[in-house]
Amino acid sequence: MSEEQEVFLTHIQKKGLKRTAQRDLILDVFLRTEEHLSSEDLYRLVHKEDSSVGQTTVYRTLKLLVEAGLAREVRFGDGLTHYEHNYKHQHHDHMICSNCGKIIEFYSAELEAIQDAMAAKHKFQVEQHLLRIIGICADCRRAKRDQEKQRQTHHERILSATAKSTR
Amino acid sequence: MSEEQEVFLTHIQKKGLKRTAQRDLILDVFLRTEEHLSSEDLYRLVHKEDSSVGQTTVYRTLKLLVEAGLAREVRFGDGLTHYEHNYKHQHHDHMICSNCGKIIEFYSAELEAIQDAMAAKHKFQVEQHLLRIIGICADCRRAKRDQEKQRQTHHERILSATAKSTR
DNA sequence: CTAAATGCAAACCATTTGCAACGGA
DNA sequence: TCCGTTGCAAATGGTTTGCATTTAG
Repeated sequence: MSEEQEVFLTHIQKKGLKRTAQRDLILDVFLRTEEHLSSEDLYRLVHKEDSSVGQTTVYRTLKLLVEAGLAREVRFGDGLTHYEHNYKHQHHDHMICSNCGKIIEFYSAELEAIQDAMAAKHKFQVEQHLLRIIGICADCRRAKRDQEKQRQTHHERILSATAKSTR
Repeated sequence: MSEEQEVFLTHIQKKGLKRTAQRDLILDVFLRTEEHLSSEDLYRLVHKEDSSVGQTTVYRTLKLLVEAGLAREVRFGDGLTHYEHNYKHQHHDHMICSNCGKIIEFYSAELEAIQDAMAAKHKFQVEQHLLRIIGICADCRRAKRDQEKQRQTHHERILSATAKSTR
């Protein structure tokens, strides 16, 4: 049994809940992906392996995973809630390409330090922070430079990028 | 006419749209508040002054204000979209108190510089960025500390009373 | 006169909830 | 057995859309 599975089991027992085949499967599929999946993404993957599992159970289990510290909610502003691994994973931030939807993870100790300093200045006790940089990734910039074609509006770009990445 | 109203009018004319009493009123009410209002908040305020204005128009007008560069969308993770002034307002970030909901705006040039440096490192062209720090504000921390202190002195009193009586 | 704007109601869509059947401990 | 769990359908709640009517230019 993996460390994560043990963490989950411990959490479940501590809360007086029950271990079920569905929860095991959902955790298993979640652990096998390294993406920022939405509940729907995960549901589709799980459903492929066991078509009897319902969406509701995926929603409910994701909440449990967050509680257990195994998953972290991330919102990219596309209206969906995404989840990423959170167990023994260092905190990191995201750059999101508004053209292709690609997500780049990055970490900067300086950035963290300054955030903490700003918080301290306001006597604010940090629980969590979220930094999201939206723009155009290197690939899309190159592509654009290559063919300066008819351009969509900013809004349409975000919409189509979102549709591509999450649908 | 305020600068903002001129910006709005110019934007509207550039897009071949029409100036209406509703749009004027919505912009006016928006400019008179300094909060991070949700569409619903703004709707209620507008509705108070002219009950014939519908929610839909507020939603649609807020989008126009964003397009015109007068407003900026901010999502705090409560499921609502909030809007803040964006015209000649310096970019800033937010600390959100998870206890009382208070929002503290702050700005750090260093923070901006490091973000830009991180983006450059990934050859990422920044369009916008969003930083949200969630935690407990100074007031709520003090309130909690006071409570704690009271509980402690209460505890001490019991201890000393017990000590006396058992000596 | 004509295209845009409005307000209402209905539609959307991700997420949540009520509930009867099911299943771990 | 006793509760927690599940999946379905229905509800929710913020936001969007269809449409008939009104209105700015």
